[in-house]
Amino acid sequence: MKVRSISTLGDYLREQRRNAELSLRQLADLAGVSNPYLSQIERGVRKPSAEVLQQLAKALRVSAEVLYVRAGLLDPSEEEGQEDRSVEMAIRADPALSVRQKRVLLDIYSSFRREAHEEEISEPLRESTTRNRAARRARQED
Amino acid sequence: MKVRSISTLGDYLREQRRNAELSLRQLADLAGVSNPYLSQIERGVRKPSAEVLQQLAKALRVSAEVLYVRAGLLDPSEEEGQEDRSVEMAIRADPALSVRQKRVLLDIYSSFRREAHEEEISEPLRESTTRNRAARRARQED
DNA sequence: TTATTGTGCTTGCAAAAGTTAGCACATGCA
DNA sequence: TGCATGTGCTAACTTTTGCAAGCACAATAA
Repeated sequence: MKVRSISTLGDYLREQRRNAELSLRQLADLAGVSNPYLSQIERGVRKPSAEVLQQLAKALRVSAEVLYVRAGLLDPSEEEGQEDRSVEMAIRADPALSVRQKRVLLDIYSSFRREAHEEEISEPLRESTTRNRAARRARQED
Repeated sequence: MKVRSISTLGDYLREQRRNAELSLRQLADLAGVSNPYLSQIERGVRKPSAEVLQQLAKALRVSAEVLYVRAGLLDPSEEEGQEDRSVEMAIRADPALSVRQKRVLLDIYSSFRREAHEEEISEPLRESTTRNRAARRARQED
């Protein structure tokens, strides 16, 4: 199987395992694979099957897709972009929404994104203004 | 590897191959796998790796995800449901949105979905009421 | 009729995935 | 200090995937 980079999948798995504060043996047991095999995977010596990736994902409580992408089994454009632009893209792609509804939702979403960014800079006044503007626009769509 | 049903993936592959009017040898050559192995896969004797599935998907000009689902490597709800619930899920997953913002967006989205559904039944009066309610709620979040 | 080509499949084998037994080292406790 | 336990890894082995060689049968042409 094609691994994106020898170090990508294995490093990610090791990182997630450490984040979860699990030893190699503990994760292997949870995932139902042998601990030497998990060690080999983490070090890039072996390329695990998708089923093993599923088991590891479940044990680490991450999405299997994340591991598939890192293992080269799914295209990143189908997975990575989801987090950045997934709300925008999802709204645009939703067949149940009219063009108008999409525009309203996208505007509100954009305001919220801007607002969340400005909350980091701590400007509560701007926040209130932005939200009023978004709500007014929603009403004007009637 | 876990195959959803012995007959599901293999039957699907054989069906797609016949739709494409390819012999077993032709598809195997296109996909870059041996023809006996393809025969075994179609009959459910062997369970192919995800990489082989990628190759077959490309040769058959279908999405690899479709084959992954049939092979039990992806959940159908994550692939088929994507279109239905992707806006909801995307909003929930977006780290840039606060809990409150998420709730607002989800409420508006739900209203729009209901509204679009009711547009199909042709009730313009209900449409206007629903939109006003959604906008009012957006304001109340200040 | 025979010879050729096409089709799907069988069987033995090679390569890769995955496991078992055990090693070297670290840590904790009496 | 010695012993027990935990940790990650090595190497031999087992199982599974995928291939190569070839078989049986069907279709076609001379």
